[in-house]
Amino acid sequence: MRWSRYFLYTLRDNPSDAEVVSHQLLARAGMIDKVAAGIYTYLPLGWRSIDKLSRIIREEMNAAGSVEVVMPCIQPAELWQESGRFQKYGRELLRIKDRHDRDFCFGPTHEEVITDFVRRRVTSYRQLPANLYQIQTKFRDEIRPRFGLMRGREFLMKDAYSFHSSAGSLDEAYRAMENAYRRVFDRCELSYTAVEADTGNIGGSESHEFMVLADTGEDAVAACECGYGANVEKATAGAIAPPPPWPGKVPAKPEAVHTPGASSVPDVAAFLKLDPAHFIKTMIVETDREFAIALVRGDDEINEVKLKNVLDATHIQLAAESKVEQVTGGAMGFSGPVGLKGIRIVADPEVMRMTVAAAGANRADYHLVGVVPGREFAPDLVADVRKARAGDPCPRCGAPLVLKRGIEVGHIFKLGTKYSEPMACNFLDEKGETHPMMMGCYGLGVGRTVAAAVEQNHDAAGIIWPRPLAPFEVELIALNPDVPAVRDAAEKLYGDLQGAGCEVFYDDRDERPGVKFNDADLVGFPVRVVVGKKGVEQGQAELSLRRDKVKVPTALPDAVAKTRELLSGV
RNA sequence: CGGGGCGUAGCUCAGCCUGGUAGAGCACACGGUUCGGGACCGUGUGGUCGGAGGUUCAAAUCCUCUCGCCCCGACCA
Repeated sequence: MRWSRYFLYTLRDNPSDAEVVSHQLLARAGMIDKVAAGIYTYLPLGWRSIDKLSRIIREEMNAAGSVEVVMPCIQPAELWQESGRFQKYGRELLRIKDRHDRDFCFGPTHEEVITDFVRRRVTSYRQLPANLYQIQTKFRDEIRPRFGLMRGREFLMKDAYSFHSSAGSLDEAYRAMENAYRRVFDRCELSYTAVEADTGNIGGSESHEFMVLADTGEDAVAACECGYGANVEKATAGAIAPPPPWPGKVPAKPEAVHTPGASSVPDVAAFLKLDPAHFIKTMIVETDREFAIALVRGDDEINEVKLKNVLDATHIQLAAESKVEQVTGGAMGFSGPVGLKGIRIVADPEVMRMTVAAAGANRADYHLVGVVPGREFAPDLVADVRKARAGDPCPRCGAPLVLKRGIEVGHIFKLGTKYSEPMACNFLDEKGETHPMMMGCYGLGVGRTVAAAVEQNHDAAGIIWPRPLAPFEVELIALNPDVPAVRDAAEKLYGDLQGAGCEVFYDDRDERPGVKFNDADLVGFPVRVVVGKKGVEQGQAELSLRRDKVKVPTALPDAVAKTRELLSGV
């Protein structure tokens, strides 16, 4: 492709709204263009990267036994009402009315549509398993889209769904998908990790996320060298170190101590000359079904996702001040588990391991010292609801956990019968009995993966594409196209490289050398071939890798072979 | 939805506080000199200052409303 006939306009300045490097570089390299918040045009160069990734995904999905379909992006509301998600999904679901005032939505995901058509065609265990995928535009009306392709509202996703007559069959597909994802990300040359994950709104039993490690990642993962890895929303830990010894005598029964104005754990701890780990931190939450109390050790934080799950809630938030007073009878900031009635109490196991503790007294400016878990209060539920911290012992091997940031590029779920049951997606087994199908679903963010690749592969000058995702493989620069010898040599090389099967982008523009070099660095194709006046006089072109920029003078007749050699090495 | 900020030329921004003929750099067009790391000189094109209303002799500037965008928080396959 000749630059002069292509549609590529690079930007000298970063767009003012681009915060992260992948957004800045994709915009400056002329790959994407913002149309509205979280909505982008893929310009020709950007689409080539997307297309390359899509091909890799198709190859691996096909190889793993999935079959491609395309479902509509506009979906009738009835299907969503049937699964119960038309109400539950919230404002993230973009609702649309047609001219007849009928309800539709722009699909944020496709469980409903696929479950609907599978149930109308598959009725026997003999037809199972089935595994279908698509690469499709989704729309999620995010509260806050940001970071360019990393978190758009409209975005490209590969989503696959599998249907099974048994848990074993589902497990088999799940592993096959996991392996397919590993192959996709391996082929993209990304540094990633697969971690255990919460299932969120999609629901289901088992779930893994594929995280590309990057400082700008929006998710935190806890990882251990033994191979354990989990989203912090999900991460557990082995037993953590007990609090330091209780200073002084342990009271025989709890004493109410006046702690004026001190309500945060560190403040009260300092006031009472205790360690934060001696406290029971008490949070009152409001879910879609009840008020509840959550207890963690004073130096821990509540993990709201875990708490939401153990409370079997779909929505959770901290209770407002007035509600706290209503529920505990005391002031906000002085809540404690002792004496509370008519409300469920969830205690973290680490709380129950405390031999003695201090806690709020449910009375303004008072704390109870000498609270013994199990004696002064009995939790309705003991469950892990604490946030894992860096340095916590790994739940598998006990070594200290490390927290890293990651970009979620893939997420696979075992859905079980979450959708097949309400939507009556059933099959007959060999005995003629009816069962809902077991389902799995497997998402992979296409645009996000390209953005993640840029996050992981760039320098101050621009993108450094991994070859499999590079829009073109070779950038050929004619430095002085007005000099006949240079133009002729460059034209010949252009033809020869194309003839040799290289994807060449030929900068034939009438621009100064500096402009061409800087643009080449910015768009970041793996191999650069420069044809200039001095070189041509000596019968040479100059080859270099974008990655290390080491210049390799090469005789013109050898340039094609050398280019291919360099390409095979990246 | 809560808190903060920004909308002025295709892009990045100044001007606004303290009202008085709409600016710079880049980009673009033309001429000339340049040409292996974002050239220089000259000439030029380009803006209903996001929109509506108000105050005023006079509004990019002050006030009100509104739309859009960005950041932090809560939220999130």
